[in-house]
Amino acid sequence: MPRRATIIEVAREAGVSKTSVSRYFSGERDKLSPALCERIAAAALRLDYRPNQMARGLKGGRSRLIGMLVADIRNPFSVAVMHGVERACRERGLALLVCNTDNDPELERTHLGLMAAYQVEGLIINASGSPDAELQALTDQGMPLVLLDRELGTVQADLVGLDNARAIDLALDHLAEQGYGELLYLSEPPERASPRRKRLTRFQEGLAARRLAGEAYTMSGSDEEMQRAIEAFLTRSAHKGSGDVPRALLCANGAVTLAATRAMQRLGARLGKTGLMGIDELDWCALIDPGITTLAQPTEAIGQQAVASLLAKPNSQADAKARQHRFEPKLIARGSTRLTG
Amino acid sequence: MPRRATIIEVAREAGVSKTSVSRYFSGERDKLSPALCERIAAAALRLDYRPNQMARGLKGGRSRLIGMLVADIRNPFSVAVMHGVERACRERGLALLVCNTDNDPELERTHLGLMAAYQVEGLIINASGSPDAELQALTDQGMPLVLLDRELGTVQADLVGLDNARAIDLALDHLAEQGYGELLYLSEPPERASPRRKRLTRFQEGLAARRLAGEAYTMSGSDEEMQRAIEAFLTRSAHKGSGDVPRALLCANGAVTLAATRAMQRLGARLGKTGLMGIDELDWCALIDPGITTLAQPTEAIGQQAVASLLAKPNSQADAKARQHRFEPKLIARGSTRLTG
DNA sequence: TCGATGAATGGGAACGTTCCCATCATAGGT
DNA sequence: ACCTATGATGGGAACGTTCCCATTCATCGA
Repeated sequence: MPRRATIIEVAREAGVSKTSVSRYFSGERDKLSPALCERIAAAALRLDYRPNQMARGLKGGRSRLIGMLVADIRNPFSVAVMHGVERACRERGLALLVCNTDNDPELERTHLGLMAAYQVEGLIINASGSPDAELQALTDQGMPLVLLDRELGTVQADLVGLDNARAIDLALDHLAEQGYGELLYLSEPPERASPRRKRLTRFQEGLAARRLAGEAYTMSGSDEEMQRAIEAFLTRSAHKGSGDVPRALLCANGAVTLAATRAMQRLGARLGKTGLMGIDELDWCALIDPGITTLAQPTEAIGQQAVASLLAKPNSQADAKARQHRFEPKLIARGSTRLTG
Repeated sequence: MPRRATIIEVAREAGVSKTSVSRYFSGERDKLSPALCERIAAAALRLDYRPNQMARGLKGGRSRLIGMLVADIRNPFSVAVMHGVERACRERGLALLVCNTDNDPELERTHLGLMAAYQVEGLIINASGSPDAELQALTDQGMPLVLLDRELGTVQADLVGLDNARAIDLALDHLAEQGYGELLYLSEPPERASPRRKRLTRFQEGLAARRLAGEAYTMSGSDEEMQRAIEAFLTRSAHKGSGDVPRALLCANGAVTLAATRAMQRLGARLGKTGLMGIDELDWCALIDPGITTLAQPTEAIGQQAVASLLAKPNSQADAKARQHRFEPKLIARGSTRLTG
């Protein structure tokens, strides 16, 4: 079983020093004479040589590895962003080490340690818990950090994600415009994840200005529970003073949209007559009968920006302030928010 | 900015040799006296020491890294399997390096080289092209290899995936049982991916025994093209000798199911009256009106088995024959294959 | 009592790179 | 012609770990 060739063997084969070979493969070819380059290239090809990244990482700390911590890898949004991250890494010659925490803070801590052990050059984090201490320790050691989607209490790091306020505003405007007057906002428990909090409060703040009535429901438990909440919202008598105003559901993310759609079907509610709208565009939103209106996140752009932010070293210390990159959602209007009345 | 502590510093802090510290962290604690263990543990804790995986990987080749090459990371099936792989790795203290090839054979070759450069200890491959030569080179160097879902011409390696024959048989039985007599099999181009070929031929072989009429359509181009094919299938006159037999569509995988569902909606065909069934269970299959019947793959199990196979060293040379682990799909019957007529 | 056995520990070389520094031409300014 | 800058090249130490071997010391059978 042939072992992989080393830099020394290439050097011998080419009749040059290992330093020159190292230079050749570290992108310093311009420092070498064309003749040397050619001989090295030939020798490397003959021996099928590839630099050993482990050894590289050991010496200069240049592991060329980026770590990405994903809270839930089965969430299509996360995967879409990951696709962008992966692409951006590839363009820069970086490899991506992905860890999934399954929303388990304990696992998150473990994986954070793991990535550090692999000397990743940067970390993109879609947090599940609040590993503030661990992250602070890492940044203190000079590890570049970017937060994805979710902010984290005390950690001073760039953040890339959706412009949540804008998203809620767009949603409220659209729903109001379409004639819905009473809204039910559906969300997963907001305590942990900052975007959920942000969206929820913006929802509540945004009602008055648009003369909308609304309330929020946090789905803590089962689908059935949420179904009951929706039923209560839909069947109870109208708010005082208003006639029977059309009602609509606003879903905080893709998972909620899925659950809400399921509930609506079980209740036999007609989409459109009862409005339904969600943040996150999914494969099937166009397929459910009149189509479900969504706010699509520019996932690819978010992923690319995450890597860009990671690699943009702040040039001055004063410049090291945490930046935020907020992306605009795109409204995809469909039948679920059309009162065909 | 404090640098990460090294093994030498821990050794000094604990007043022992670096060898002992190394032993402590390499799971050879039983070779050390309890007193030593205790001192090392304390020192490591004080300095917040973590072994540097790069250095580890360099010395003994023990990178503790598993590489996974995914043809299309946005395919929910791939992600679900990846979830299983990731979990299995975690349980064994392995980290996972994931690369997405976006179905680009060129990129696949690049990434294969990348993973080799990181000294991964094993490779799980969901191939997009046919990197036979590269893979053969790797196996020759003793790299454990497992093929996921897709076979690869000449490469001698274990394979983990669905029992495709069984899946098609189940589908045909179900459709026949439900009263459908003429079938249209929809698939993406089969030349590249072995499961597509296998499913297609099994479909064709299986028709006669069940007295079914059937044909296959390969969607090479646009959605519209496929829509026309479906329309032609649904509207043309019945086969000679038979009356007007109920017709059904069978989709080779999740992506096809999505496209077919879209087409059916555009054609205004009622699901159930026209049968629809697909391989791969997806979030939304229960949501489309009468529900779409699917064959669910045990993705988690497949992922776990992939890692298990990878790590199971063949004990004898004769034992090194390529093994196949074929998993049973599970039928999830819904309205789309119910003739409510 | 003595060498053999074995367990606990430590010293040092290797792993494959990068990078600092030294060397050696060659050219340019005086 | 000499001294210095400049550019190409090579030698060797480091990076943090593992692993082979050596050492020490106690135990044990004869």
